[in-house]
Amino acid sequence: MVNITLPDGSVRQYEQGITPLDVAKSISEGLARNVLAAKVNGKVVELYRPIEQDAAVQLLTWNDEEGKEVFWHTSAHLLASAIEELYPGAKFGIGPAIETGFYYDIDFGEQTVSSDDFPKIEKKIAELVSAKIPVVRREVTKAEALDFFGKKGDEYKLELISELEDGTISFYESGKFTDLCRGPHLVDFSPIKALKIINLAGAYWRGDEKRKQLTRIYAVSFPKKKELDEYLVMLEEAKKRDHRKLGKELELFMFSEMVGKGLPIWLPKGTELRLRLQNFLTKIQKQYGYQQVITPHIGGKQLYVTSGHWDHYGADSFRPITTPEEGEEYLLKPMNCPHHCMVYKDSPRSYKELPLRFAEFGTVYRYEQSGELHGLTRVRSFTQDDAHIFCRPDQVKQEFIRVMEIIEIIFKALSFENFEAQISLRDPNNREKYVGSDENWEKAEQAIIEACKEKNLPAKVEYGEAAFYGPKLDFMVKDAIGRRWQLGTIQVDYNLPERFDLEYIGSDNQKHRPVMIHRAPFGSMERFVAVLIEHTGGKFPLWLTPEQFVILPVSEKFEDKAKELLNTLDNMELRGSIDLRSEKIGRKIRDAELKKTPFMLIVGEKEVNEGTVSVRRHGVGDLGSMSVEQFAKTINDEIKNLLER
RNA sequence: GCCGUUGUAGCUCAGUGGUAGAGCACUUCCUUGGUAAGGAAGGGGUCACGAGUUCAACUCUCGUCAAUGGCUCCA
Repeated sequence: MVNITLPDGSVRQYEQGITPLDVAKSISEGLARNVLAAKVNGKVVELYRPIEQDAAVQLLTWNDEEGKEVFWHTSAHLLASAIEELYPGAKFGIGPAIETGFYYDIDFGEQTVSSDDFPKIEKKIAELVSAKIPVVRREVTKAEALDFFGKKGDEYKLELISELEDGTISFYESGKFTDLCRGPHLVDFSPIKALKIINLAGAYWRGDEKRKQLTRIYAVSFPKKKELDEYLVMLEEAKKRDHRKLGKELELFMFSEMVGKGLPIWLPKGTELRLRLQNFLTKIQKQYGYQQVITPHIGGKQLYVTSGHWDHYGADSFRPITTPEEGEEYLLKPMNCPHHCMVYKDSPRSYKELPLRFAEFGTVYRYEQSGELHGLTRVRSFTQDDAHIFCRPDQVKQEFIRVMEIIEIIFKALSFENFEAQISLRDPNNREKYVGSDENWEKAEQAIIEACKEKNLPAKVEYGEAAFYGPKLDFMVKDAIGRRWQLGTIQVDYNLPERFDLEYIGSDNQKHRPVMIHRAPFGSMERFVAVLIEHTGGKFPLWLTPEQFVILPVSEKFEDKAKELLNTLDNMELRGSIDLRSEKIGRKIRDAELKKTPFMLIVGEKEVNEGTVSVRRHGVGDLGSMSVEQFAKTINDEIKNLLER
């Protein structure tokens, strides 16, 4: 008998050699139907792998990330099986699961594949699924493996096999298709009820542009048709929310070929919105003890040689700017931190002054590869809501907590209800590649972990993800349609204080090195606004939106009344405009709805007589008539609710 | 940067080897209308840019630029 410990801590006894599937059956029929794979003593395996010893077993379903991964990985094999039948001679690279779905890199040789072929492939896949083809694991020797793919002439698999140790190689067979694979997999293809090929793209073998380009087929699959449909609806919704499209429609920003690619231009409405965000953060930062500074957009090359950025990135940056007479060299500022180090160095610092917090909406310029540019999310000029905190090592935790509070306030004010953090720490096996003392790292890493605990922030720890100069904490938000974006960041830096020889006089009257913390709650104004556009679908929170209301006079007769009303609301610090076109009211309402203006104020005979306004809410409809004061209160209350919770 | 795709009016897009069209937007006029499109007339394009082929190029070919889907990169 073997003792199986389930995740809830309960222990069950089974015959030796029992399979996870039998365990699932013994628990409930429903579980047996839905279980995809099992985690036995921390290792994910197939449901048919016998359990020979006492073990901790977790049954994985679609609700587990690891269950999804197995599901998608098997789907990749399913896709490959279909491709092999339809395109004999196709050679296969790798086919992993990704965050949503999976892909397979395939060399089609002389054959070509286009999106027109998707239905054909999907049809073949459906046939394979209904045939309930089992996916069978077989362990093979290296010689066998090489022989098999040698005969098949698949040089990609041969290359992969040549890098594997003998004795660790396994094949998975599904019908006529055999693939080199570590697994694990579903028992057969039948749970894959819905599969959709999403797109085709070129991808270099092993990501190396010097090597052959394969055709990458991206696809997703689900256990239920309904889930696929929902996913496709989400993709449609994402398309509608695309910030590039909405940015144009709402006249927030633009690009000009003459100004240059990747150099966004903020239009008046976008600028208003951005300034409102900046003012909001500035106000909070003031409360949190930050001091604003302003530094130039260029900096002497030596500044960046000292900081180390020139060595690291200089070769792939915008070329230095030179002067005609003195032969000086300046760099377009790629980072604000060296400038802020100069601010720190401006006078001798005492431990009593620390922490010092210098904030700047600093515009930086980075040469991003042209193929990487994307809307506002990847640009060559962007403005960081940057600040650098200079503190003593023992203040790191407290400073992290304070920054986390700022980030929390901001996310809440913008209705990002779902956010989590990633803690990036050193690679424990590779400590020599980091700068700074072991002791300081240890302290800072602990400080970050404890800060997250104290703030009750769900955080995932990633080892080896830290920058060479210090550990960091990144914030991820989940937007309204479930996509994850990385936004704010807090990073410890042991490198720059060293390089710029920053110091303070401690209570012991000795010189000490301060710790520097970089932080940007928004990340960059460009990227943040892009995410905000996609999160809200262009329906910005009331406090932020460029236009809170539009006044719609029923006819020209009420123009004066409308102007008077605008003036009143203007004095109440509400913002909006009047639609003075000689259009019917229905038309004006339609246009205002399409522009996503939050409130429409209809002014006609009735309102003039009663001294009220008739209020209509975007996406909701007629709210009836009320006094101007009441309307102002409605707006202000809503703003207050969002900003002051 | 590399590979693929795309580039026609402010926007969304149709179209052809014989020098261009729709809807929306815009302008003017008519209409003064009560909760998602009132009517009429009009203006607007070197068909991304540059070469080549051709009697003739917006259309075919090549190059450049930009956008876009990926790959690589991201202080």
